[in-house]
Amino acid sequence: MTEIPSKYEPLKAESKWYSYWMEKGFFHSVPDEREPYTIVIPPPNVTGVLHMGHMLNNTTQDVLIRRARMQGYNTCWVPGTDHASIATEAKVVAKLRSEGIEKRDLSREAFLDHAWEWTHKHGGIILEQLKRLGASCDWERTLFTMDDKRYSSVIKVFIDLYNKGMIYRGVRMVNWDPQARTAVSDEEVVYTEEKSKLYYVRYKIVGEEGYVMVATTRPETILGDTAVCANPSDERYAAMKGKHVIVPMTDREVPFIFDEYVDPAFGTGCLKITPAHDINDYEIGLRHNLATIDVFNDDGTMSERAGLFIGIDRFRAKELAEEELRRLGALVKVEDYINKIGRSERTHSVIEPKLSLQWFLSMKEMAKPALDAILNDTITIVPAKYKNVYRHWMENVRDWCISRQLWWGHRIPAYYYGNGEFVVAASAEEALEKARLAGGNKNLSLDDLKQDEDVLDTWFSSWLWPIAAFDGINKPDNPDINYYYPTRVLVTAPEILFFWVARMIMAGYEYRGKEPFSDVYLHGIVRDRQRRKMSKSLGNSPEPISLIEKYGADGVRVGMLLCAPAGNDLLFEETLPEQGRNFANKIWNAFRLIITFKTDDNIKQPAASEAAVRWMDGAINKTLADIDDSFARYRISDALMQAYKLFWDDFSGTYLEIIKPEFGKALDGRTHSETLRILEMLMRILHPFMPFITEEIWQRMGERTDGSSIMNEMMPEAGPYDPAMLNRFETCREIISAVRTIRKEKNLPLREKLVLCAAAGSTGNEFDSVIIRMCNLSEIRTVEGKIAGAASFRIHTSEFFVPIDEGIDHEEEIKKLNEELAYTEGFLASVMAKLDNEKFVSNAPEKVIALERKKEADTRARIATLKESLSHLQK
RNA sequence: GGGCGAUUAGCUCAGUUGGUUCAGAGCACCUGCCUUACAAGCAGGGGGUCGUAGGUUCGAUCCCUACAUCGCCCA
Repeated sequence: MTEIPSKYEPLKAESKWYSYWMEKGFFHSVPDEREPYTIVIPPPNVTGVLHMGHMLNNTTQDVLIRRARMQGYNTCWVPGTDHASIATEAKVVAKLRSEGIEKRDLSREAFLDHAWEWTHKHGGIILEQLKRLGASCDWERTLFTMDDKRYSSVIKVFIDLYNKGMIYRGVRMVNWDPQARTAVSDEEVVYTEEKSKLYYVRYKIVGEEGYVMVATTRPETILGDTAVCANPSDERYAAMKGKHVIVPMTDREVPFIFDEYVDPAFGTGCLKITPAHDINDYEIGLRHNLATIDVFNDDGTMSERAGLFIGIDRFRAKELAEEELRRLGALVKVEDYINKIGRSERTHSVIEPKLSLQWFLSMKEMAKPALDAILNDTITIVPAKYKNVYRHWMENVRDWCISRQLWWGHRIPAYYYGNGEFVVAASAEEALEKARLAGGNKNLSLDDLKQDEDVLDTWFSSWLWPIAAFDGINKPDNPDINYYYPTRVLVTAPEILFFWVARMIMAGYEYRGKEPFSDVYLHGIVRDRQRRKMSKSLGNSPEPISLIEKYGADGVRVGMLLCAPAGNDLLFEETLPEQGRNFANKIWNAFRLIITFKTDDNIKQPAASEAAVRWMDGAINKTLADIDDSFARYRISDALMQAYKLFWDDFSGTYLEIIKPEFGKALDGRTHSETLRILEMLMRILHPFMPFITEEIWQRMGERTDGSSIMNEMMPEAGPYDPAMLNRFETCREIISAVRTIRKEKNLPLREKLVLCAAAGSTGNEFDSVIIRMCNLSEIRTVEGKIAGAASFRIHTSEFFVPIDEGIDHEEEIKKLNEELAYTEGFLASVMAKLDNEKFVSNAPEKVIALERKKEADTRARIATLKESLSHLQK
C-alpha cells in the first residue's frame, strides 16, 4: 500500500505505455480476413502546432478507433499532414523577409529549397504532439500531401480531368488576395461587417447641363467605370435613356444603361458600373457588352490603366480619389456606412474582385452523385441538420477555381509553347511529344516549353485523401485500397464541409465509383467561455501540451469529450480537464482500495455482497446497451458520461461501499474475485476514452504476459439484465438516502445502529441486506400500523419508520407531514381534473387512463397514510 | 437580402412518435463532514411557470402561426 501513491501520476504511465504500444506495433494494420474500420485523419498543416481544435478532433477519432479495435475490427487510422499551400508559403516568405530576402529575388527552385527546409524543420512536430494525446495512428503509414505518391496522384487526376474536358482555363472574376498575390476560392473568403463610407458623386450628362448622382463605397474604382446604370422601372432616370455621362477624374464618356439588378431604393438608385472590380458589375458588363478597365496591379496598387494615382496603394488611392473628387466639385456628400468586406482567410487582406486567367474545374456533373449520396443516406451526416446545408450548397455549386499564384504546391502540369498554346502532360518529355504533335513542329525542343507557373489549390490534393492514402489513384487495384476503402467515418469540423468533405465525396465517386466514407461526424468549434473562437492572436487558447502535463492525457481527453455534444461548439475552460483528472484519480483510488483488500477464502460471502455483485452486473449490462446506443448515434459525450457514472456512482460510490469489509477485517474470496472481474471489465469499457490509466491498472491487476495489452482485449458486450431487479435496487437506494437524511437531521452518528420499521411487503427482497449494511441497521423490523416517536418517510406507497431514543420533535414532524400532505393533495387534484373530464376519459388511450387511475389510487393511499400519521402525532 | 437552426436550472446540454407521481445530467452553488481508497473526496440540499403571444387537442416543454433574441451558411 505504501508504494502506491494516493494521487495518480499520469506522466510516467503515459510515456511508458505509449512506447510499449509502439514497440509492439499495436497500431499497425495490414489487410486480413477481419472487417476493416478505417479512418483517415484530417491532415493538419505540416508546419502547424497542435491547438485545441486538433485535440478535440483527434481525441474523437482515437476513441472511435480504440473502441472499434476492441470490437474485433481491423482498425487503421492513417495519419498525415497537409502542405497548406498559402499558409506555409506565407510563413516561408515572412521568415525569408526577416532575413532580408524577398521572394521575388529568388528563383522558383531556390524558394522551394527554402520551403522544403522549413517543412523538414517544422514538419511533423504536430504528429509527435498527437502521440502525447495517445493517438493510436498507424504511424508506419504517415503521409504528406506532397510526398511522391500523393504528388503524382494529384498530377494524374489533373490530367485525367483535363482530358475529360472537366478542367478548363478561362478569364473569370476571382477573389484576389493582393498580399499573397494569388486568387483564392470563394470558400477562403471571410465576410465581416466593417465600417466604411458611402460617397455620393455626380457624373455630368453629356451634352446637357445636368448631372446624375451615384452612390459608391469605392471612389478609387471610378477610374475603371464603363457605364452608369439604373433600374428600367425607375422613372427618375427614364429620361436618361440613350444618353451618356462623363466619368469624373477621367474624361471618359460612358453610356447610361438600364438593368434589373439595380435596387432603386439603394443610394440614389443609380449605380456606377466597374466590370473589372465587382462581380455584379462584371455580369452587368457581360449583358451590356461593356469594356473592362482593370485599374489595379496584382499587389493592390493602381495600374497604368487607371491613368491616375499610378503605383499608389488602393487604400491611399481611395483617400486621394476623395480629395480629387472634392476638388473637382464632383463629391456631393459622404455618409457613414456599414458593409460586408471580404477578407482572405489566410492573410486577412481585403479581397479584390479581379478578372484573371485561371484554371477551373467544372462542378455540376461531379456534384450530382455527391449530392445523391447524402440525400439517400448512403453517407450519413451527424448531426443531421447539416444535410440541408450540404444540399443547398451542392445545388448551387459553382465551378472551382483551382489555380493559385504560388510556388509551394503541386505545379500545374500544363506546358506552353508558341503563342499561348499548351498541352497537359505528366512530364516535360511527355509534354514535348504532345506539343510536337499538336503544333506540327517536329523541331520543338524542351527549351521551347514553359510550364505553367501556378500551383493547385491545396484542397485539390486533400480531396483525394481517402483514396491517395492507399495509393488508389496511382494503383487503383492494389490490395490496400481494395481492403480499406471506403473508410468508415470522417471526423472533422463543420467549417470545412464544402472545402473538403463535399469534394472528397465527389472525388470518391469519380475515382472509385463509391463514397469515401459511410459517416461524416462533424464536431463543434472550440471556443472560450465568452464564445470567442480560440486563436493565437487573442491569446485565449491554452497550450495543449502543458494541459497534458498538468492534467494528464486521459484527463484532457475526458475534458474535451465531456463538453463536446455533436454539432455544438464547445466552451472550453480548464475546469474540464480538471474534472477529467479528478475522474482518473477516482479510478486510481478505487483500484488502490481493491488491491489492498486482505482476502480470506474461508469467509462466507455476505448476502449484501452477493446482492451487490448481481446488481452491479445488471447495471453494467444496462450501461453497455446505453453506450452502444450512444456510439451508434455518435453521441460520444453521452457515452463517456454513461461510463463515468457507471464507474463513479455505481461502482465506487455504491458497489465498493457495500462490499468493503469493516476496518481491519478481510474480504471473502468470492467477492474479491468478482470485484476484480468487474474492475477489469470497467477498465475495458473506459479504455477508449482513457487509454493510459486503464492500461496501467489492467497491467497491474494480474500477471500479464509480455505483449499483452488492454487495447487488444475485447470490449464487453451488453448482456441481458433484469429491469425489475434494477428497479428494486433503485428503491433500496432511495431508502438508504432517506435514512441518511434522518441521521443528518437528527444528528445521529453513523456508528449508532438504528432500526428500520416497515409494513410487510415494503421490503423483504434481496437488497434488505444492502440496506442494513449501508444504513448501519441492527435490523429491518416488520410492523403493522404506526410507530410512535419515530421519524418517518414515504417511498412510493410504502411508509418507513426509524425509532429514535430521545423521540422526535412533534411540531416539526407535523409541519413536515402537512407540507407533504398539501403537495400530495395538489397532485391528486391534478390527476382528478383529468379523470373527471369526460372528454379525457372518452378520448385518451386506455393505457393512459389506467395509469391515471393507478396514480389516483396510489395518491389516495398515500394521503390516507399521511393523515393517519398526523392524527397519531396530534393525539 | 435568401436559407437553415436554436431559445429548457447560474453555465453547458439531454429530453418527449403530445399523456409513465406535474422535466433530467454534468459542472457550479449552499450546508455538514480530514469517516481507516480518494478533500482531485464523502453525505445532504436549493434551484426551471421548458423565449413571448396566440392556436390545434381531453391534454402542449413537445405540433401549428406570429413575434423577439441569438447563431450558422450563402449572396
